[in-house]
Amino acid sequence: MFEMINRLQSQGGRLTSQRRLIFETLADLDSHPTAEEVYAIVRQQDPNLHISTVYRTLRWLEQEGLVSARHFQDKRRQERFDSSRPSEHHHFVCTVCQRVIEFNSAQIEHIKDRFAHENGAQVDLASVELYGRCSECRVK
Amino acid sequence: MFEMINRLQSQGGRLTSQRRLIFETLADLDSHPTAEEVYAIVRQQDPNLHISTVYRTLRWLEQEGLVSARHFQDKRRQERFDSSRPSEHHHFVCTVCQRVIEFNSAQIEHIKDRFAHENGAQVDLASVELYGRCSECRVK
DNA sequence: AGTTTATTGCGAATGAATTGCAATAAGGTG
DNA sequence: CACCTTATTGCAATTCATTCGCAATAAACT
Repeated sequence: MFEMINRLQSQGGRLTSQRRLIFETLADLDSHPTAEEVYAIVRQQDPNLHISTVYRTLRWLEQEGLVSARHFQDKRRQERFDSSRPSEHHHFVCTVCQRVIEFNSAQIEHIKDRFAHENGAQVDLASVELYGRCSECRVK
Repeated sequence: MFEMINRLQSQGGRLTSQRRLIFETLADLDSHPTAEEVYAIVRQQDPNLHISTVYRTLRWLEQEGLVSARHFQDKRRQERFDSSRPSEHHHFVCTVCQRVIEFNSAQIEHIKDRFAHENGAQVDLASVELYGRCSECRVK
């Protein structure tokens, strides 16, 4: 939040009630909602808030590195957003309940290094997605 | 190709010239084209072939497991297709030239097992994407 | 309080993918 | 081979997700 205010001020931006609400909503939620889902929540507080404002705010936060946006390989076509620091982290997606769990992995560094070495490439970023059934949804 | 003909016949499907062309085009190409890109190529052979036929054929092949479709985390919003061997494989995407390079990794099994174990989940599939600059595009 | 201009709400536009439907043509059948 | 049946096609219209143009609004500065 402070971070967001700083970014805004350092570039002549304005802290509107809409921006505050959208950002707080996303930060409180620890899921990976779509823009529509964020919209459904914020509009309960502010029924005039338009979905284009949700998109615009989310994009702006993304550019500032305060939010990240991604598509998963599931059949949902919408992008999902989350407010975690853009440090590299990975995702498990439950194919039953759609829940997303974040995780970290030191091992991925080896995969990156190995690929870079074998292909003469420069690898900047890795993204790992695991798909399966979470502890709730698995068949026991 | 034989595989495709078998699948078709075993379910009363028909091998049309359009399907043959689309499938062969994708199989020959060893890139990960979008539906539009496939369309641009096949229409040179058959100018009447409509893009909806490309989508329908690609989706059908996908369901049959003969082709896989995916979104990458780059700013292209279109889905990309490839005639995949059935084994799990991963992708490197060059953020400069958009080239996609496939690779395999035994290490990813450890990541899957570890997550499954720590979270009580069942992990069915992993997808690793690396982003960076390929050997052509890197700054040397 | 008044001014400036970034931001909003709204509707219309865009881009990607899907769908309904009448016309066409695979691939059996007699 | 000529004839059926119906899966598949081409096309246009539709849907879904996201973006954009613009006049009205309201932050934040004077």
